Amino acid sequence: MDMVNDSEVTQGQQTDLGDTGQNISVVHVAIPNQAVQVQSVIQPTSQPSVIHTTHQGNTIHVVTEDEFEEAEGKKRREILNRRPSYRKILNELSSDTGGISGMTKITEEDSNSSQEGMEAADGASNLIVPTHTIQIASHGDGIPHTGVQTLTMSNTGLVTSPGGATIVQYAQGPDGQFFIPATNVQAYQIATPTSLPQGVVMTTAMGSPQGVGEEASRKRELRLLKNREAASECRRKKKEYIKCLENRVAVLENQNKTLMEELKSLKELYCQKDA
DNA sequence: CCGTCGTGTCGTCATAGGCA
DNA sequence: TGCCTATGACGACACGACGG
Repeated sequence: MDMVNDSEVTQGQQTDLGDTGQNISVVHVAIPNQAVQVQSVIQPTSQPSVIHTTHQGNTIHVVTEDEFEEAEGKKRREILNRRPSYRKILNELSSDTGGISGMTKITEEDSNSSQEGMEAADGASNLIVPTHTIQIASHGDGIPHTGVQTLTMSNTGLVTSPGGATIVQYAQGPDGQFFIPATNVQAYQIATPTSLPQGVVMTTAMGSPQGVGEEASRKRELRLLKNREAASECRRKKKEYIKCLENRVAVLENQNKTLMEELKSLKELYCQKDA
């Protein structure tokens, strides 16, 4: 295992350099709030097209694919036991990557309101209705992030109000990549309904066996409803997280490209000087 | 046209983890 | 400690692509 010293690095970068078309490998280093620097590097070998790096303190560990897989297998099993929430991961990501332009921190309100924010940012059909569940009905293409979208809402008890929290907004570029602009974030806040959704009636029909049965059934219905919505929200956050990662990949690839070019020109300069 | 396959979405269950 | 929430896992279903 090679050791590469550096100042600050982001968490466990995985860098696929297989398609660089060049015979060297570069470690990605994203330094929060600073220009990106690559201090290290350069493996003049044709072999490991995939290099994985992790870091401990101020040290980056560069491992081969095999080493990585071995370690990752153990880690994955641990992860399967319990992963941190996507909100946590996103927040860690965004705090890690202050250097990456446009990464916006997600707050509790943010994750609740992203759909509305995206909707508002689209500038199309802002249909905000007091609501409980939120669905994005995409028009035509089935992709909820493009085209005109309508917020279809049902039930009662939810308050939407402009102003307040910032939300993470993704814009899909023409090349299919997603970006999170730091500016141009819309703000809507959704309060979790404190009242029961329509159709769920609070009863206290205790006392008779039938009443107990009804109560249990009602509780189950309520639990299922809440869980249904929680699952939906969770999936939305998961997608958000994935898009965030995709965005991160795009940024890092861009940085990598720039650094490669810089390295190339510096090499040329050095060779000229030497000659 | 029909069967198959891959993919996406949704509802539900189980459970870890947070909180009062 | 019990309740609640978030999320992984799983099955069911829908839908489009593709080949025969």
